[in-house]
Amino acid sequence: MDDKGRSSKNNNNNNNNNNNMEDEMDIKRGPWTAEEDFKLINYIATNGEGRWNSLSRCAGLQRTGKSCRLRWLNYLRPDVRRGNITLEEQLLILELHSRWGNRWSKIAQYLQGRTDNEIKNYWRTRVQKHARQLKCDVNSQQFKDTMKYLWMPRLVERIQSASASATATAAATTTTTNTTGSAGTSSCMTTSNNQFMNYDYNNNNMGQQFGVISNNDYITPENSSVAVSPVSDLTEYYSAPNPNPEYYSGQMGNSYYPDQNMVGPQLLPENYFDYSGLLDEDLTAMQEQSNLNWFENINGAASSSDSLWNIGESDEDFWFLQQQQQQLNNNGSF
DNA sequence: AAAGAGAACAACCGCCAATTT
DNA sequence: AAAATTGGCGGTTGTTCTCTT
Repeated sequence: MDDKGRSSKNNNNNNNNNNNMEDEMDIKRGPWTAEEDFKLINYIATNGEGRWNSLSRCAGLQRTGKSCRLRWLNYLRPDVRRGNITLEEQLLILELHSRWGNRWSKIAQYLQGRTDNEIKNYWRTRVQKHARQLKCDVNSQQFKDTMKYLWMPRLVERIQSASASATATAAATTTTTNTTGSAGTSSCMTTSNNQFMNYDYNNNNMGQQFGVISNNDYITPENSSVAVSPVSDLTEYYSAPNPNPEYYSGQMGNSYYPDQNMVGPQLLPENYFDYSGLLDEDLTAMQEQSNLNWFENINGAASSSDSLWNIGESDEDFWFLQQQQQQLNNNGSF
């Protein structure tokens, strides 16, 4: 399923130049235009995806098959979700990366709606930035320890406090509408055997912990504080192609991509944080190997959309991390 | 207000394995 | 069985956006 094209040595089969199509006609590169997007969307809507080279030709696109595939998977696909990476997602990315390294597509499998490209970009821009600030190599043990023992627990703290304040707010505002679609239960991290760790914060106990997944156990816009942007205009196009020509300016930028946080119509809220696809072997190994104790300290989860990568974002946090890291260096442990 | 620097992110590239012809 | 094509991956680049001075 995964792992394609990456594993070892092999194979003299160096059949380069994937697309002789490229040699034949002038292939267009660079940013996609609105017209191209619609050609692609409409073609896939009626004919499905796959066989990208011929798809490109049949759809009347002067693009490589690869380019079409990438555009579809990373951008046009209706269930793609972009922007506002939540604290839980950040935590999960850190955890999975610590386990698998730069296996972006594998990591992306566990973040509903996220693409490997986005996670990779996130890692490079946010995480590597902090490695630079801490003056250490991202691959160094030092940095790994910093992540494991400082950043991730700190993230957990933030998730907890976000959850606590969300709960407090909810309790204080005693609205007339009953929003107990989630019954006050939130879920965060998987632990083992495809089970979620749940915390019933209304009853203040762990009664439901390790409960079997049900739809109500997912983080949804209703039960978390995560901000879910309205369905983008682009996705509306997809379901009902009736392009407004003024929508696109034909260039990158806000006019072209008006909503960086779009959620496509087929991404049902209940599918957020769907870890049900985690393989048992993965989960078991994660639990055994990767010091997941801190996961179990999470009492609940409320997504925070107010900042991306809050850890070390403020001067205060950065100071904290530096101090802690220094301590780590001195003592060798906590 | 303008310029420069850095961040963010879409898109491309080369490589490789799997599949099809 | 061999060659060609396709699909998928991680790494990298180039453009645009945003923040700072």
